[in-house]
Amino acid sequence: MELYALKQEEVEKAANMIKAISHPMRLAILGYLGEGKRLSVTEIHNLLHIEQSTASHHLGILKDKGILASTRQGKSTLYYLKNENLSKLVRCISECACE
Amino acid sequence: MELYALKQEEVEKAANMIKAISHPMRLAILGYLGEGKRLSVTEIHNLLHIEQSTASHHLGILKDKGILASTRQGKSTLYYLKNENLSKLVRCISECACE
DNA sequence: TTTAAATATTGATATATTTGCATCTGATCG
DNA sequence: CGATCAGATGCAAATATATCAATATTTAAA
Repeated sequence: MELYALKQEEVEKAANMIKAISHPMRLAILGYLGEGKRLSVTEIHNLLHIEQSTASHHLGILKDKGILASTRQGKSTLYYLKNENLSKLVRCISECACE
Repeated sequence: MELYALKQEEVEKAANMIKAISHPMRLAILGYLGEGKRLSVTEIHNLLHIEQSTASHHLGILKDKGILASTRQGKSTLYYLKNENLSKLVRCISECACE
């Protein structure tokens, strides 16, 4: 599919998705969620050394934009990649950025 | 390369690159620059119906973040994709976003 | 060298994003 | 039920981004 053939609406959806992941903290979150891993808000909050509310906020954005999904597990809410293609995308981005 | 192995600095660089392209206008610009195409500021400004200064601004961001390069051609400055990986990346994104 | 065209930059304003703190909600477990 | 734990939300301050209009800079051509 040629990108220039995308409709405006599709371009905006794509822009929204990558905007969602174009933040160091959120990209770092995705880095922890490869290969079917599932992490709670508290785990992210501890891993990244950020406030619980900040972690929740970023996870919420990622979920809202369709990047992550979540499920209840006991007292925790586990977040995970909604689409494993995203692993591919994140890998692709890191290769581009770090070559 | 596993993303979670990225250092903070690398995460930020990756985030900066995708932040640069995560804007509808800039994504649209990239849509016009596939396959070795080269366009001037004025052409972008006309294609997207935005102010010349706005076009220049967005092109500058894309260049600054390493997405585009530019070359002088007569009176014009032509912009083009710096790295063909980016075509791959953009394709990858549009696949993820539009499936 | 003067002029005009094409870009780039600056300044101002409007808008959006990020973050932490405090608080609220809701689910679980005793 | 009632206490507690995990997460979500509201708010406010700080920061960042986007946009246009005006101006400056650079290049090409006359």
